[in-house]
Amino acid sequence: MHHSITLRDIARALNLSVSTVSRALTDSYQIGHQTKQRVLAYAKAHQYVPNRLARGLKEGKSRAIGVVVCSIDNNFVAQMLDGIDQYCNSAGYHLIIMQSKESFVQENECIHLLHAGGADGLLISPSYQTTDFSYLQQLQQTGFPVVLFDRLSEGIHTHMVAADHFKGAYQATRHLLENGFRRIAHFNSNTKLSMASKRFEGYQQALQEAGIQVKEDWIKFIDTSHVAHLNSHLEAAIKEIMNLDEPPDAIFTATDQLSTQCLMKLREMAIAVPHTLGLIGFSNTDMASAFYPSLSTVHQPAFQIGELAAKKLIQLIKNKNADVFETVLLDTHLQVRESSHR
Amino acid sequence: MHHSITLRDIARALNLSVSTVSRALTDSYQIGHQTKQRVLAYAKAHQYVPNRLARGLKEGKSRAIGVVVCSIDNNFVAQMLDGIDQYCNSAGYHLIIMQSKESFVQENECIHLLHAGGADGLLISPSYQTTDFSYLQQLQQTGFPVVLFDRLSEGIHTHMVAADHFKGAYQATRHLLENGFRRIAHFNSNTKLSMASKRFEGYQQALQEAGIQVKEDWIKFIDTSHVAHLNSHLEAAIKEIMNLDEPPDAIFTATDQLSTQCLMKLREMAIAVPHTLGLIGFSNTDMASAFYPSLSTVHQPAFQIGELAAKKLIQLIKNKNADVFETVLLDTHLQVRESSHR
DNA sequence: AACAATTACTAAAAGGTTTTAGTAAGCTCC
DNA sequence: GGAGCTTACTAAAACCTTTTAGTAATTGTT
Repeated sequence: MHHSITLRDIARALNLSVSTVSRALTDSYQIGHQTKQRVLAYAKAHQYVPNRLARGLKEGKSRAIGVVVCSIDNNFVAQMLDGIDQYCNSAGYHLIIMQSKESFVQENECIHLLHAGGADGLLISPSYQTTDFSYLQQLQQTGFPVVLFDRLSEGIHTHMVAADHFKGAYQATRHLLENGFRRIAHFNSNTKLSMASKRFEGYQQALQEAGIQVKEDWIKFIDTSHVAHLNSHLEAAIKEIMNLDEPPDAIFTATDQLSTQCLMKLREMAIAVPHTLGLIGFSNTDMASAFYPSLSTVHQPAFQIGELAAKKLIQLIKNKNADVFETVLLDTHLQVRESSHR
Repeated sequence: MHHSITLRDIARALNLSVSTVSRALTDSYQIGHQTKQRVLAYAKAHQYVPNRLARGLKEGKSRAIGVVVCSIDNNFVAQMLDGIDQYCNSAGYHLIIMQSKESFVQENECIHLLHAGGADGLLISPSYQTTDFSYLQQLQQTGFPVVLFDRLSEGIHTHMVAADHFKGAYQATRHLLENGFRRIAHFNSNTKLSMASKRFEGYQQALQEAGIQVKEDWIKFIDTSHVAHLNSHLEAAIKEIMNLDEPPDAIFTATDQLSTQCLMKLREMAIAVPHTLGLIGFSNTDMASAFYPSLSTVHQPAFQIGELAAKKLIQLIKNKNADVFETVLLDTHLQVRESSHR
C-alpha cells in the first residue's frame, strides 16, 4: 500500500493509545505537555497527515468543496477558480471542480455527484441554460450550503458574489456615449440568468439618460453556449445590424467570448474599429492590449469574486445558522484602449 | 443532516442485514433474485448513493485523482485540465486540482497532501523550479501511480505525455528560415525541465541544418515563474539583443507567456513585427489571430495531452503491474499568421 | 485521614462500506 | 437417514478517525 502512517502507527511507536495521539495532535487540554511534544515530533518526522476519508466519515464532513462552472477552459473562469483555490487551500479544503459545459442536465448531474459524493458545500456558477433551481434549492433546504458566484439568479435564495454587472455595463455604455457614439448596439448571451439582464439594463439606463431611444434592432441575444456555433451566429448578428437603414456606430458586448470574438470577426469582415464601429466589452483577458485595435474592456475582479465566494461558503459550512443571505457586488474596472474612441 | 440514506436504512426497512443489502446492490450471486429486486427498488426509490468516504476508507481507494499544475489561471493549462476532466469524469473519477505556482516547495506540499489525502494517483506537470524528483519517486516506488504530462523530466521513470517539443521548435525555426530570416534569436524559460532543452535543441538543429552558427548572444533564458517580473525581464532581453552589433531579425519564443508578452512588448517598444523582427512562438491562445500583427504559433494538442495522460494514469491505477513505462509525444501544429513572414 | 478535584491517560463506540467466514435450510443421492 | 451440495442469507471485522465515558494516580481541602 501507498499510504502514509496512521494514528495507530504513532501510538504503537510511542507506546500510547490511539486516542491519546489523536488528542495530542489536536492540542487537547487532556494531554500532558511532554506527551504532546513527543507525538508532535514523531508525527512531523514521519510526515503524518490525517486520513481525509476516515476523518470525513467520522465527522460527516469531507473537507472538500464542490465547484461547478461552465468550463475550466475559459480565461475568466480560470481566474475565479484561482481565487477559490487560494482561499480554500488556506482554509484546509480541497476543491472538486466539475464542468457543466452550459448544459442544465450536466449541471444537475454535477450537483448530484458532488452532494452525494460528500462535498461539504457547493460553489456554483450556473449554466446559461439553467432557469430551474429547484434541485439546488431542495438540497439547500436539507442544510447543504450553496453559494452562487459570477452568474446570479433570483431563482434561489442564498449568498451570492459577483461583479456589478449593471454598473459595469452602464459605465461602458456611458464611455461610448462620451466619446461621441450615439447608435450603440448591444450583443448579449441568450440566457435567462440575471447577469445578462443586469448588463442589458445598465446599457439601457445609460442610453435613456442620454436621451437616446433604445432600438430593438440594435440588440442581439446570441447563443454563446457552443463555441463552434458562436462564429456564425456572430457573423449573422453583425451583418444584420450593419444592414439596418441606420446602422449602429458602436457595439457594447456583454461577455468575454463575445467581446474578443466580435473584434476578430470585425477584423475578418474588414469593418474598421473604432472608425466604422466602436467596440467595448466585458473581458478579463490580459491580451486585450495586444489586439488590433487594442480592445477596451470592462474588467471584472475575477480572483476576488472567487476568493470571496469561497469565504462565504466556508463561513456557511462552519456556521450553519445563517438565515441572512447576502449578495455582494464587486466593482468592475473600465480599461479604455483603442477600440472605443476615435 | 444533508446526507442520503445508508445501507443500514435499507436493511432495516426491508428487514435484511446490511451485508445482504450491500451484496444485492453489487449483484452478487449470493443473493436471491427476489431479494435483489426488493433492494434495488427501495434503493432507487430513496435515491440511495453509496457514501464515497466510507467506501474509500474501506477499499483504500478514493476514486479521486490528484492533479498538480503550475496554475489554473493559464490558458494552456486550462485546456489540458479540460481534457483530464473529461476523461476522468467518464471513468468515474473525481479531480482534485492543486497549484504549485512554479514553486518547488509548494509543489511538494501539493503532492504530499494529495497522496496523504487519499488520491488514487497523481497527474503532475512539474514546476519550473523542480529538479529534484526524489519525493515523487519515493511515493511511486511504494506503488503510488504517477503520470507526468506536458512538462517532462528524466528525473523520474514513469508514463509521460506531452507535445513533441523538439519537433515543434524545429518546425517553427525552419519556418522562419524558409521565410528568409537568418539571425534568429531564441527566448526560453530558465527551467531545467526537459521541455525547455528540447525546444532549445529543436531550434539549434534547424539552424545547424541551415548552416547557421548559433550565437550565444541570441539566446535568452528568462525567468518566467513570476508574471510580475516577466515584463521587465523581457524588456531587458529585447534591448540586449537589439543592441548587438548584428541584431537578430527574428525571435522564436518557447512558451505561451513569452510569445504573447513578447509581441505586446515589441509593440510597446515600437519595434515593427515582422518587418524589423519576425516572431513565432509556442502558444495555444485562440486569440493569436486578433493580435497586431496576428501571431504565428506552434499549437500544442492540449486537450489530447490531458486526456491521454488521464487515460494512462487510470490504466496504471487499475492495473498496477505496469513495468513498462511509455513516453508519448503528440505532434504540434504550426499556425502561420502575419508575425512570421514578410 | 477522608474526600473532592484535577491531571493524564485509555477503552470502546461510532461513522458506512466491503468482505471474510460463517449458518441454516433445503435438496440430491446412495 | 445421513453425507455432501447448493442456495440464501447473516454476524462481525476492518478501514482510520474522533469522541464519549471512563480509570487511575496525584494534588488539594478540611
